[in-house]
Amino acid sequence: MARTVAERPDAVLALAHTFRRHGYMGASLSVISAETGLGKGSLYNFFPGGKEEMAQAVLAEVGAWFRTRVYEPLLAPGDPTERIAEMFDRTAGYFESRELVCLFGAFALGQERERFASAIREYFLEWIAALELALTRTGHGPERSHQLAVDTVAGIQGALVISRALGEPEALRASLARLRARITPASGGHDSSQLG
Amino acid sequence: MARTVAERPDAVLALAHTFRRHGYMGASLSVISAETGLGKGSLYNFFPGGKEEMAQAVLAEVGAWFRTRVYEPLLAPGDPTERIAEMFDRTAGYFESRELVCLFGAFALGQERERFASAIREYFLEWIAALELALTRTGHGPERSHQLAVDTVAGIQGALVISRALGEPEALRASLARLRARITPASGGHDSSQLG
DNA sequence: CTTCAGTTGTACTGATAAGTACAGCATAGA
DNA sequence: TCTATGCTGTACTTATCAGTACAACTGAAG
Repeated sequence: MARTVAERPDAVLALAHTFRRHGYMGASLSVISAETGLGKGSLYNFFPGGKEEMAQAVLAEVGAWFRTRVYEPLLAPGDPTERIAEMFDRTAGYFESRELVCLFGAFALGQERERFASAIREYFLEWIAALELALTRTGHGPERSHQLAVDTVAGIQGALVISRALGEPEALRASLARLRARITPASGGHDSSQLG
Repeated sequence: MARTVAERPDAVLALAHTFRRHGYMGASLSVISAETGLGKGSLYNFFPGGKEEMAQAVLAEVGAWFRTRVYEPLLAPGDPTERIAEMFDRTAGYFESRELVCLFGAFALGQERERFASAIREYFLEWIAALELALTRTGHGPERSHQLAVDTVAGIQGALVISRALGEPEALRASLARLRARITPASGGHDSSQLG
């Protein structure tokens, strides 16, 4: 029903791409219009709140993606170590196919932080909470699980920073592999005393 | 000599503050002028290349600060474990007193990345190289030292992202403490098999 | 006290920003 | 086929953008 010419969900996907490429401030309405193929009329029809509502819609869409594709599978029944491995695979795949940009991370470091504070905060809290729960199921104690979850999510964000800073997209997957080995030592069969 | 009214180095320090608060794109010339107390005349007198030259000057100043205060001390004679501890202390102090913003990290995630690519790349490569060398002196093998250096610098950047995202400035120091404990296990007397 | 290089504020330019208004168009349901 | 709803492009407003031009001013050296 109501498929006239374009629909809001399609617009959100196109907007996500544009915000990733240009950031919030760099994505002017003319850039958005050109890259999404939507005129100003369509954009303000879908998003009466203007650019801010467009970005909020994108953040909501990305948040939902992670919730259903990463956080919930993390808590699914089965071997928690495998669930965690899955998390890393999906995370790597997501960012590799999206220009190595995490909009929440980029917004957190930029001026968008205040404007989108609650969405940003919720995204990371959800991720940390889900990973923390999975870690307790691997045998880690509650406090240690929390620390490992925070450090791992931070490590992923840091890996994105370094990959982009060095211009080495392949560095992301290597970093994620080491983060994974750290928190699921049973599967790898090594410990931190390994030198060299 | 030539102390008339203001000097370029003072301007660079003020500019650093403004770029940290507003980012590169958010720091319009009117904002810069208001926050630095310098008129457009002064700004374009000191930085004929405009805003880009202002930012390059700030990045150079920050890069020099880290080189003399962090990278070089890291390679100074003495217990490398203590040198590494010093690196974490100075790093924490730096970002805590500067709104939890690493301009290089923020620029790496934003649209400034291409414009300032070489400065960004050099900053992180220097840091990684210096830490890597210090780690080999603590007994880590060459490959392991490199990985640990990359992961630690990434971890610091990720800790900044998370601290800002959650609005918890104190989380930075806690994260840095754990990063430090990871790469200097001898001083802490524990290993990664510690659970709970 | 004069001189002059260096510093400063003001006024301007053309371009572009976000957002509004609205007439016209496409299409689904009747 | 008719019509109502929602989609779309164009033209517009007001504000701000980066950058330029330049006259006035400052203070150190002579």
